[in-house]
Amino acid sequence: MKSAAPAQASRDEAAPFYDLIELFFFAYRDFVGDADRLLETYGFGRAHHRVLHFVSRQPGLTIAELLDILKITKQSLNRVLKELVAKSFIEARAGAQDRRHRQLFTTAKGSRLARDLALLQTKRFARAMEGLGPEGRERAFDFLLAMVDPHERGRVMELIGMKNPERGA
Amino acid sequence: MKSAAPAQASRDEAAPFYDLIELFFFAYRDFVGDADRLLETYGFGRAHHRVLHFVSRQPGLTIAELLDILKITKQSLNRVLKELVAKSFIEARAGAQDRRHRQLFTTAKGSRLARDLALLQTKRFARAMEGLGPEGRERAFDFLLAMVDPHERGRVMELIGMKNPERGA
DNA sequence: GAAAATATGTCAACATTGCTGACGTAATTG
DNA sequence: CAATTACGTCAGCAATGTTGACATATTTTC
Repeated sequence: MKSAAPAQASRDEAAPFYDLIELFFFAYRDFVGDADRLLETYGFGRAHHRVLHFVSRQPGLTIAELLDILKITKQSLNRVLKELVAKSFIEARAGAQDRRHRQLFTTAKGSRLARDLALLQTKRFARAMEGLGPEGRERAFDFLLAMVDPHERGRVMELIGMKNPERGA
Repeated sequence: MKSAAPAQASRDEAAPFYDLIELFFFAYRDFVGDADRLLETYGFGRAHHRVLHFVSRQPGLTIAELLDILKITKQSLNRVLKELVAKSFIEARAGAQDRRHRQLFTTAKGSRLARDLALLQTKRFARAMEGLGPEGRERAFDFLLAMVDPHERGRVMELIGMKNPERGA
């Protein structure tokens, strides 16, 4: 009676994917754990990592753009950004065109740490790929992208450099 | 001069997998975001979710076992567990054999919420699978498992019910 | 050029969820 | 009965998120 569908009502009665849910949880925990351990030696946390990462990936980023990526408040960002600047991992300069903007750049020290962190996490991906055959990387890419909110995918694709932001073209 | 390896030294000079690193970050954020919104309506956070989830999955779990899964301190656990019990989402009974143990069970209300949360997250997986072909689920499983620390995989496999804990066999 | 809007910084207070350390109590074990 | 085990609890601290209010510099607009 409930519904006309005998097999499964769009997934309301079907069994949850407990395995994937739990695997995603453990996989992500181990993934960030790699970075956590290195960050600790600098007195930094995950929040610092995220800021350092995106600044290193997009030198010249402004505060507003960074806030938009991280989706936190300026107060939260400022707390960690201040430390990163104080410890000379990041530099802020007045915007080239609009001097109200602050453009963020990693210093040599900051670039090094950002790269080391990325390489740590890359190592985990690389080890995972070894057990997954030659197409593992593409499949991981496709799976992860498919897990992102559909209306966020465009922005994410731009971020990771897979899409031209339609500038001059 | 740097090293003898011209192609790439085990991945020390190779380009980091920035795309996967960032995709994993955004995918996981959206994944937990689904649950966050529902939890908020109950005044619960992610910590409550994890406790409710594992108790619902393994009724009769003891405090020590739960601590071992979550890898947090008993004080952290107790804080959220106390609320879940107070609000009647979880029940704690003295252990059957050893009365020092507390065995945890979800109430009807707790089971319902746990299932709703799992279904929300399952929906995201299911939508992702639609774009990935028939083998998407297995590939996602394999990828996620491969991302887990190798020495943790056995435990995780048991948790998700893919491995007999070698009891009577 | 004065006024309004924009980009950012900062202060204060609070919530969630980790942590450590110390101590208490009930139940079991030796 | 003493020691161990399993758990609960109190107190305090840290990281990182939040709101709200207000200051300052710069650019835009009328």
